[in-house]
Amino acid sequence: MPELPEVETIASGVNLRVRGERIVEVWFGGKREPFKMPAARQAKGLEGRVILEVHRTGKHIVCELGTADETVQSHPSRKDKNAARMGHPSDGFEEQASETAAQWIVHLGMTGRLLVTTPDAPVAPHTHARLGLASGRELRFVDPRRFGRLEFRELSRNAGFVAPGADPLSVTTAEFAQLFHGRRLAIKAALLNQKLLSGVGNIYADESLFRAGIRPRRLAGRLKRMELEALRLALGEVLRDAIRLGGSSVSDYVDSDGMPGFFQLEHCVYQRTGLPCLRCQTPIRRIVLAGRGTHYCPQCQR
DNA sequence: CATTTCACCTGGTGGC
DNA sequence: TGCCACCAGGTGAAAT
Repeated sequence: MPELPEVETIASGVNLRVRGERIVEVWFGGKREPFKMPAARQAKGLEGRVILEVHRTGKHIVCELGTADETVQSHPSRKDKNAARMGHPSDGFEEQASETAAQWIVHLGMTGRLLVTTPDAPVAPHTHARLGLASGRELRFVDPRRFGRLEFRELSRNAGFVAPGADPLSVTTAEFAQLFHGRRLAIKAALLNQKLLSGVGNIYADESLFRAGIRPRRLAGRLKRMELEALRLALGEVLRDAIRLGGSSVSDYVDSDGMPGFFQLEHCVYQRTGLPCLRCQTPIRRIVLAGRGTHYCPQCQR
């Protein structure tokens, strides 16, 4: 389901709804442990903590958690040596983040959802985690295919979560070119590599290559400077447009409030196989590249 | 080392 | 209706 725009929409929605809330009850379900860490250990760590802030890094949702016994407006008495860290968006939250004692990191995989619900809302099939909040509402993690990952980090023992790749919304021209320099793989495959850029997935790789007029099979290291810059700008544009429209709801994506996004209406190539190109009427072509369905216009993309 | 393929899961869709 | 093949927003281990 989720690439950068969808994860951004969910994270900001969850942040608006649960920021400042205390976790009073934790429930994990399912027979197996589909996560990065035993459910019991996560539950123990989460219980009683205040959610200070929820934000996105790459495709990960990071919930910044206070210490279990602190109040929402606690003063910085229990300073944590490792707590001053990178990876925080500069939104003026540093003062409070420096006392953050833990993180809950959510990766949605293909079909994961993070929902804020009322306590009486019916529990959807494949609900794997429910965090009961002081207000009575619940934060629920639902994931049919179970490709998603949940991880709890004690910040006194670990560094804060940092995305492995560059941020596609703020990467500079020079950094962007450097990422692909000398690489002998298809540009589409390179865009999907999270160690290079964090947050680009199948939809936005195809859509940005269309906007930049570049064929997905072109080798990353052979792109000209002009083409790389066109791609960087196209990628930024398409991601920002998609965030503005709440992401793409292709089959069942919904935000933290259960609402769909609308960027699927703006797709030029993704899942438009055989349909006429919106610019030149040539039928859109589908190939498999890096194991993923890949869509492009053979006329507009060279 | 860099690059490619495939397994991990469940569910929806379309052909026969 | 049923059965089956194929497809799906991602990722990392294994193979090449």
